[in-house]
Amino acid sequence: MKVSEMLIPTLRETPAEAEIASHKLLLRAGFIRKTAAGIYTYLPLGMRVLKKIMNIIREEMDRQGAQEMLMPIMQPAELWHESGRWHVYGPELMRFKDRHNRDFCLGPTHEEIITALVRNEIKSYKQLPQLLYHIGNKYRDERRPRFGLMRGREFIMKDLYSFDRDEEGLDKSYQKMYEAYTNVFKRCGLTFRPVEADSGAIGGSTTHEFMVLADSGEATILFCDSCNYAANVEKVSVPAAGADPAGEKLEIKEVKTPGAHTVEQVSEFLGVEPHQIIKTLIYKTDKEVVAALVRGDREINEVKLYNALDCLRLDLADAKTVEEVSGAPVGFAGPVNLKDIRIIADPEVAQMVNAVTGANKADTHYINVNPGRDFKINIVEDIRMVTAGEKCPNCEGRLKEAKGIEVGQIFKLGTKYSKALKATFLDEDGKEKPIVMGCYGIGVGRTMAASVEQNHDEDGIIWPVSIAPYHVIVVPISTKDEQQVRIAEDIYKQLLDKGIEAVLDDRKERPGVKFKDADLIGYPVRVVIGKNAVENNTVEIYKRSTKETVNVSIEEVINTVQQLLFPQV
RNA sequence: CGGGAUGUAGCUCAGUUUGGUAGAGCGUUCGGUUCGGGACCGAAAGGCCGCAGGUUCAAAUCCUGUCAUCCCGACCA
Repeated sequence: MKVSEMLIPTLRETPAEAEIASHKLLLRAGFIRKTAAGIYTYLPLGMRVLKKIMNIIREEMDRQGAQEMLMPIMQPAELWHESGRWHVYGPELMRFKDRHNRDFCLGPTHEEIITALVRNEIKSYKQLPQLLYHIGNKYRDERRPRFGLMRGREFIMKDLYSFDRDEEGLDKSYQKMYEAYTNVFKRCGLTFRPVEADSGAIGGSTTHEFMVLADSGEATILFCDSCNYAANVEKVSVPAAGADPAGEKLEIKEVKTPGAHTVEQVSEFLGVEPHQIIKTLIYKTDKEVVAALVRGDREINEVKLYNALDCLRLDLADAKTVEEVSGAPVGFAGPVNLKDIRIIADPEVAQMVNAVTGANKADTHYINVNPGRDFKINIVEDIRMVTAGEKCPNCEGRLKEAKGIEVGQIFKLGTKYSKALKATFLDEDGKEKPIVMGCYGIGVGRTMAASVEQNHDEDGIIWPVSIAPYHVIVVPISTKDEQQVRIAEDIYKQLLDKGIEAVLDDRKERPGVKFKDADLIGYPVRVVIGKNAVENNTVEIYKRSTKETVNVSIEEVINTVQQLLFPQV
């Protein structure tokens, strides 16, 4: 297509709203425009990239025997009541009513829809297994949409659901998807890493997240420097080190600590190390108020805490609640003589000797506190955040930290939804059983943004060939020079004939403008036709990723471009 | 949802402290000169100063409310 006839509204300056590279560049290069917070319109170039990513996904899903379908965005509340998630999901679920006052939601995911479908259509083990997917818009009323395409309220997602007779079948489906995902992200030219993850509110057991490594990523992953262990920090669990050989348990004593309510202040005031302090955090769940204890030098891992408490909601308690249960201002709560709430402690805390804790009294702490003797722990469970530098749970290596963008996640769901929605089948033995399910998502728009995060420089985007909106831009230097124009058009047509996706920059702009735009948009290859083409039969071929230029004769252009784009051919 | 900030031309921003009726650069249109890395000269179009109230002879500017957007945190298949 001719650039003069295309809608590619590039911007010289970065819109003030954008913060990270992908957001800035996708806006500047004319791929997306914001419609509302967290809601974007994909312009023609953006749509082309999306289609490329979606087609790669389709090919890899289909290769594993999956079948594409299309499910509704608008979903009736009754299905969500059946699964129980109408209440569980909370305000993130976009809800609305139709004219008859019936409740609906905009689907954030499609377990309910597909499980309801499958329960009606699949009756026998003979119809299993099935891999069904679709690509469509999803809605989540994020508290805080941000970073452009990274965290939107409306986003495009591929979600696939597997249906098997048993766990063994599920393992196979899961393995297929693991492979498919690896292929998808490889083909998209991304540097990524599958990591173990927490299964979160969706339920289920085994799960991996596919993380694109990028500093702007919102997720923190820990990986081992000597084995292949890698996991989301939320999931990482290392055994508590052995107890200090610390000796005798001393007598508990109350000390004044005026104004010291953070671990740092207390440790400074009393001259003790943070790891000798027990940090007491009061949490509120939908059922109860609990005290969570971790060592003073550790942070709480709320995902672990949430899982350990078996609740639907978990929030740090407000100051009022803290004062009610502890009888002291925030900062002086401690497990000793705490009002009758449950106490959950990290294993590290359980083995502490002569620790320091809040005394549930303003400006007061206890020293020489010993768990078991001075207070009772109801639950001992790993609830702390593991940090870089700690020992790998699988080997003797050390953990390192990296930031990642979660572009895909695969789950073994088991029978949670099939039981809730009564999706059963008759097995060979004549018994009715719930279908064993898995679900597998890829954020399509997020994959596009992640690619830009990983592939850009100060001049703009550097698309991998596989997902570039076009392969080549042909640029005649002077649109007044008829010979240049003729040569450019000729090369452009030849490229199209070879199946190479080319555009012709026929705009009456100065060369600098065209070059800047081409770099910004990120065409992998640029062919420049200038005086040399007319006088010496030579054109210039520029590779965006390396900024290298080669001069070749007009006859060699097509071949050279093909080699640059598809080196294996 | 807590904390912070910002809404003035298509984009980036000045003007708000000290009220006096709207500005710059870029972009757009027209004419001309240019033409290998975001040219230059000249002319022009384009704004209910987020919205609604209030104070005032007079409000982009002061006050109140409201909406939107962004950042940090919390949260998040």
